[in-house]
Amino acid sequence: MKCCDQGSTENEKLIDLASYLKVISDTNRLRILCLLKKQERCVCLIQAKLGISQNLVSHHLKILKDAKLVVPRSQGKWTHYRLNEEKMAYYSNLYKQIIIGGKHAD
Amino acid sequence: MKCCDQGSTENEKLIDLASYLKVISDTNRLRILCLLKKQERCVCLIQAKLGISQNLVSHHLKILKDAKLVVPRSQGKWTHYRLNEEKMAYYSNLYKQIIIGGKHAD
DNA sequence: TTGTCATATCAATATGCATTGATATATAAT
DNA sequence: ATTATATATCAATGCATATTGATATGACAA
Repeated sequence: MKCCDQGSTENEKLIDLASYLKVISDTNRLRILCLLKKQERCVCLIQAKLGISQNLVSHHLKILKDAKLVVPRSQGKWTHYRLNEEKMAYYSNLYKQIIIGGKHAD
Repeated sequence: MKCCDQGSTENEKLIDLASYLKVISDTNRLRILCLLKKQERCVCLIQAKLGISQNLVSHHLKILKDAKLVVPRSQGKWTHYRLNEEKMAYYSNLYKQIIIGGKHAD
């Protein structure tokens, strides 16, 4: 059961990791995650910090939300986003497992 | 100097991290890195393990090589690739810095 | 030197995705 | 009710890139 064997559990982990990495491999999305590290933020704050258009912020937030890396909270007109710290921790562990640790023969 | 500020050193790190993540966010390339973790491998072994076409392996190896994540060594007809462990460690640290640690205000 | 094997490169295609502009929805304020 | 504000969605565009097929290069073998 190695990550390079198709169909194995390890392989599913690798596919899972790859899609996570694809989600966070965009500078705008990395900046958003960075902004949310300390605390929940409303969309308008994120937009102001990133200096990009409103719909583009919305687009990237949707991708992060669909990947369950961030969680929205509606409050009146505003929507606040926070990190899903558990998911982030899960993927960071997966990264460690597959990229760093667990050297195996093939 | 925060990673979300354009033009800062932190921002350059973030851009650097994003391009690394883009390189490794492909399942074939992740499998290659996984295969090279334990030891140097020749292209034909990688091709056999991944079960994809020869030119496609070559394509992905070129991307990994251009990103300096792997290093080729020619030996007669064969080319062996090994991990560039220093680069990998550098990027894993960058990942840790930006994704996990260093919570800041904005 | 002719052929075979390992690897790289080139051209073409097709799909994905970031970005933009326009519009919709929903809430709050007047 | 009307207007303004915050956010989301939709359609279009253009660019990046994974994949495939064909060809080139370069080393070894016969």
